[in-house]
Amino acid sequence: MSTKRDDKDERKKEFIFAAMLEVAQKGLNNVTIDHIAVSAGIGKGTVYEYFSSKEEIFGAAMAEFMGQIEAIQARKLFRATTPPEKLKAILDSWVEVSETLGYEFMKLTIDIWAEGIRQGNPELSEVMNIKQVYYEYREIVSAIINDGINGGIFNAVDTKTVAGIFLATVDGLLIQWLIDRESMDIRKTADMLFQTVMQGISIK
Amino acid sequence: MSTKRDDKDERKKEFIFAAMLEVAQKGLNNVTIDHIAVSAGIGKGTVYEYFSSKEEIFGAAMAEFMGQIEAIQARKLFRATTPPEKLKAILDSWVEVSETLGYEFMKLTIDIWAEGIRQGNPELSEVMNIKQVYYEYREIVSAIINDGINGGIFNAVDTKTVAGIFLATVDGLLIQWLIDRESMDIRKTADMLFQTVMQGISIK
Amino acid sequence: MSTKRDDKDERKKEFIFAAMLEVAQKGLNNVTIDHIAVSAGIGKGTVYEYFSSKEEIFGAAMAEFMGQIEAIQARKLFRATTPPEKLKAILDSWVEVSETLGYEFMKLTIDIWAEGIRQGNPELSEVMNIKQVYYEYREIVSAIINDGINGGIFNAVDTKTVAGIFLATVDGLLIQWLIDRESMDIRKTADMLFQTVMQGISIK
Amino acid sequence: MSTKRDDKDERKKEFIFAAMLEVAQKGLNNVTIDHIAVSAGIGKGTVYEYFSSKEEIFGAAMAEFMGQIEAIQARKLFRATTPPEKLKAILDSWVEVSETLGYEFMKLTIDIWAEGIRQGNPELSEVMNIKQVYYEYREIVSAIINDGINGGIFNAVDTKTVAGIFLATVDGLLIQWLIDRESMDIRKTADMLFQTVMQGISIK
DNA sequence: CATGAATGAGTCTTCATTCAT
DNA sequence: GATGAATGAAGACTCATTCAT
Repeated sequence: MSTKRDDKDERKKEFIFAAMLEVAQKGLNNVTIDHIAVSAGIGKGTVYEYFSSKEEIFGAAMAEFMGQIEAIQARKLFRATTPPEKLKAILDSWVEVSETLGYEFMKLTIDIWAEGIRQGNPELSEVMNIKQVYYEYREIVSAIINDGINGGIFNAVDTKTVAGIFLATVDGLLIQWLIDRESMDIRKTADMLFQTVMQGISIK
Repeated sequence: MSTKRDDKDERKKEFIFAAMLEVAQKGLNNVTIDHIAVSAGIGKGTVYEYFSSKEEIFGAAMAEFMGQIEAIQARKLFRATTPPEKLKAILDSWVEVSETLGYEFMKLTIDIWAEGIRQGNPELSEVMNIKQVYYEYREIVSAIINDGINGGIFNAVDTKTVAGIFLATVDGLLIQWLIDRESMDIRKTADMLFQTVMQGISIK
Repeated sequence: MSTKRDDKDERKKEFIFAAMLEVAQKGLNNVTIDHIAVSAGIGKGTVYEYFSSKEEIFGAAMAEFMGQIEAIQARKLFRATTPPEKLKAILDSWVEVSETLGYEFMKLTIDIWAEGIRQGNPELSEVMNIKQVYYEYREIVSAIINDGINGGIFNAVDTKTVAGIFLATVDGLLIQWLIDRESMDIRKTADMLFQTVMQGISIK
Repeated sequence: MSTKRDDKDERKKEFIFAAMLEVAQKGLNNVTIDHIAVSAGIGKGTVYEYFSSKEEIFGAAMAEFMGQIEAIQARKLFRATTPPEKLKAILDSWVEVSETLGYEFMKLTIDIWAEGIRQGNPELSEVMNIKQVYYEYREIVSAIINDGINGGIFNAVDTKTVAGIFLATVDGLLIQWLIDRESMDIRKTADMLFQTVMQGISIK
């Protein structure tokens, strides 16, 4: 049985999806409340029943986007045990994220980067500090590489720097795909990237 | 002797620089013609003596930005002879671009990506097709790798894919730097990145 | 025993009180139906069970306010017998009104004046014609003064004009008090005002 | 010869007049920028060339209104020498203000009172603190009465209270006139008011 | 030529009113 | 009968663009 509370949450969720799609397609600054409302099938005024400002909508949309990504990644990482498997899992999780969420949604990434770099939006900075997110990613990857070194499978590289490189390649791949997805096979490229990095840091 | 034509060009150039800086700092959509005009030291109305629309201004600003990058890169690449040297030169050229143009200007990159991905702007698409730019880059790197394979220094890898990886690492590095330049040494990271990739594709 | 009808009237009354207070505090145009409903403890939609529009609410609130004032005045005037006593009673009744209803409620007066002057609101004009109210007040005071003249205690003044003056002093006192109640003792001022006016019109 | 500066000031002034009239007629809260712009014969956007917000417009309009009143009063008071003359001058100055500015403009007074009582508008509080204005008026009248007492023409009354009464009657008269100007002769009433007060406080 | 004053289309946001439950 | 979710008309404000000087 559905309660009113559930209904409201449901509608809010639907609206957030509409917002995500609109923002992904047109960019954070080219989207109007009106557009989103129409695409969500509700009246303009109704938007303000769920959110108190445009900024709040965007915050919610981005948080939802990040949340979905994290959920997919958590599933992937769960099964990985050895350091190489874990690194592969991180890489693959992004491939899966792209495939699961789809190209149209993934375009949101560019706005997330733009916000992270510009930081002009307090509302967004609040729900999601990109610097912090990147820092945490780097820590996780660093720890995995360190485990590999201690386990005698990776060379004694500078873990922080290598972690940075690893994550950079992931982002770089994403950009390439976003700009021109026809001209690349993301899965094949990711596999080769993994081999390359492994060869670069593994003990022969 | 300076002609009127020169004066006009000079003014236009100064305005484009002002536009570049404003856009880089605030983002394409948060910049007003008025702001740029003031910061360029001319009247708002005068802007329309040089450009016929806001879009055209941004097109010119981005073209100028890309042109500066190309100029720096051309100097670097000129001296490189062997395939590894050439790849290193491409990577280093980006480090030098970052250092030469500086953080504030480099933020323009995010808008270039956004435009490239969104392609909602016909005016910009006309002066600068990012897909095309990436395609050409990939061709150049592919050719270099191919030379390396033919010369017996690189393994017989899938050149297009490896070229994509190589360029992805460059972009990825740039993003990391743009998001949090304090927490990374771009030159050191680039060096290690190069070593890693080389180990991955070089014949032992 | 309370009937349904009584309950409804009760609710309506409570709502009107809430409306009075809200309007008095924030002003006619800065009050929302929602605010009043919340402060009255009922749902926004329920308001329209009792009133058909915002204007009607304000009409009812103002009528209620005027009614309360009249009730207080009627009690006062009831005991007065001689013309001077009657005039004093009118003056005192306003002091008592201020003290009984309190500052927060009395601020409604400014909106009543504003409406009376502007008369842009047909709904309000209908339930309460301020011109008419003032006209009647003037008639009453005129009659009292006339009685005094006929009784040989007041000079043969222009009764209508003096009545106007008398009422003007009452309003003026109220304004002073509304604007800056800390810097005046309304009772003391009223007493002195009465003496002054009496000296002005009484036969020595 | 008119300079640009003069032209701009001129236009601004004209706009302020239009704003004053609109506000006086419809009330502070029922006036839209659009209305004022149309009535001033300029475009909506142009308004923001002269003022940065609606509040600023109202602040300017009220300051202008108060300024005009002060100018008229200053002229009147200039010639008065004895205390009774001075009090008469103050009273007459208000009559002249009403006649000079006219009924339509004088309605602004009600909004000034409302603002003074509600004080919800920081922009307006800044340009004109009504409490302060009333305080100063009271000081001036007090001093005049005190002079009269010292000069042996007025009884030893409580000057502050009498000053309050005097000013209250002025305001009260204004309200009566604003609410129903047909039913009173403001000049005749003011004259009688003055006689009454004089009889009340003058030594026989 | 250069300018900035003028403009109105476009955007966010509020809120009285309606209506399905 | 009571409710609050939904709505769109209305209003403040921004800014690219035009144009008279």
